[in-house]
Amino acid sequence: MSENLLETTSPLSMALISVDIVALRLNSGRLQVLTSAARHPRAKHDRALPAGRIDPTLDEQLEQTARRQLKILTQAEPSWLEQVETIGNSLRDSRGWSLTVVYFALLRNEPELDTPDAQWLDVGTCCNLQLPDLAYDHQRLLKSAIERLCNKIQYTTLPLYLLPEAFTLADIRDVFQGVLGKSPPMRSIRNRFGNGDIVEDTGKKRYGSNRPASLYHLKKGNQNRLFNRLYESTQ
Amino acid sequence: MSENLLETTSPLSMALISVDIVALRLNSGRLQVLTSAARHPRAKHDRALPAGRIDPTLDEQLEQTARRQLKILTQAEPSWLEQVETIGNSLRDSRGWSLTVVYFALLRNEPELDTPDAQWLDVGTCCNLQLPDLAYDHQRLLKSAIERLCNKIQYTTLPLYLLPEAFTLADIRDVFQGVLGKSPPMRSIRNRFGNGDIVEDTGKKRYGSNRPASLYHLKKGNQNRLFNRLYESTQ
DNA sequence: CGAATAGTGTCTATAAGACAATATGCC
DNA sequence: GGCATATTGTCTTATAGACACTATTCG
Repeated sequence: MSENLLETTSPLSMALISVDIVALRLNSGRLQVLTSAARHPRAKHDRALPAGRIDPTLDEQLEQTARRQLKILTQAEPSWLEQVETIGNSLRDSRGWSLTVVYFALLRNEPELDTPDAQWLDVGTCCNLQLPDLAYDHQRLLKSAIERLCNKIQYTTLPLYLLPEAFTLADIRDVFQGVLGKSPPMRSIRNRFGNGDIVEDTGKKRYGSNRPASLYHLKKGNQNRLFNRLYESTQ
Repeated sequence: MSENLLETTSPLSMALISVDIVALRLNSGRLQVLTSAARHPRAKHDRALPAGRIDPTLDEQLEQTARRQLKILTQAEPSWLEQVETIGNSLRDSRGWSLTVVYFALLRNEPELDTPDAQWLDVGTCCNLQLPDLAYDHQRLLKSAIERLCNKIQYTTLPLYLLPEAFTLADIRDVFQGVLGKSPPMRSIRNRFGNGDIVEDTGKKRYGSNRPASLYHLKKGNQNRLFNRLYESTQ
């Protein structure tokens, strides 16, 4: 990439833009972030968040840029995608003013859909972050996306987007455990998720060396829902 | 401004960037948005949100761009400033891909600090939006910023940022009334705001034709605080 | 049967909401 | 005193949390 793009434009109007994605999944109870090889040869670390540029021939909306980048690393569709923040400053990139729109994605654990460049790295839990070294300022972006997840998981149905199609109510507890490092009591999880119109009993069971657990799936037409209390045992 | 900036750059890296600000205040119980004259001659409407471009000689951070734009219209410092979203697409601007970072500001009512270009327009309440016509897609941006306010007002200390230095607890109710069109009962407002470590009794009173009300101010070192329940009477 | 996990019953704690009762200024 | 609004008291409701108890499978 040319190192002097900025010189060719009015400094008041344009800047280098990239879209970075913090894609998280839960794998065997561990929260993980999707990374790709850092492309910049001078990067301090060799893994980075998936990132890319707007392609005006392909992208009509910013979100499409994010989805396209994600698709390079995994065929899986994100079960959740939202913007986190936009960071712009003159320090981030040596070429001058640059601007990064950060997206936050949740994926179900489907490793068979990943391309070879994809690597998932453990990030620890909210209580005990153990962030991998990432190129550029990506560790910081990762941190704020995880913070967003840790907040929203407590008053929305987001935990369900980290689970496979069919799941048990105890699986929801494990999402909390994996993300936050602690979980509300099963009683509270049942009260919140087990009733009402969020999930539906499939009638099937998951069998183990114990009493089998009912399998649920999201009710159709399910939207992300807000609850009006936080779990306090997880604060 | 040149109409063909984009032709001079790699289409993959750069886009037109602007920073738009939705600045809200409460004036005599009415929620109002700050507007300036729309600069583009072909704009359909003649008022627009305060907006501008990054100035690399003045702005190190994106937020500074927002603060600088705001200062053009009012000398008042925003009591609250946060990013709402970044909108990017190829349709918004006829010149091609453009990107807008939208900020959301709260100001105390201090009309004497405004410059002549500043005009505050009523926006109605959350229950009953009556948005003014604004140039470009600014009405849509206004709408999502107001939505953000309507949500956050219910579980944070944001209502306090729309009030003057000294205020009564009934003033907080009036903030809810002005923003949402309805308010939680005074009992609940007192429980939430009157106790604890959020506000402090100044010892002074506001006198009227009735029992005087205690005046409070924010406790020093006050941070925006989250509560762990929403008001339900305002849903 | 015992181990293990699923699921229920029930009591407590917290904060919102309803609403009555009281307080304190001005006229 | 009478009006108006501030402030307090108290009861109800909703949901989280603690924790004991019951249920159901496997081995």
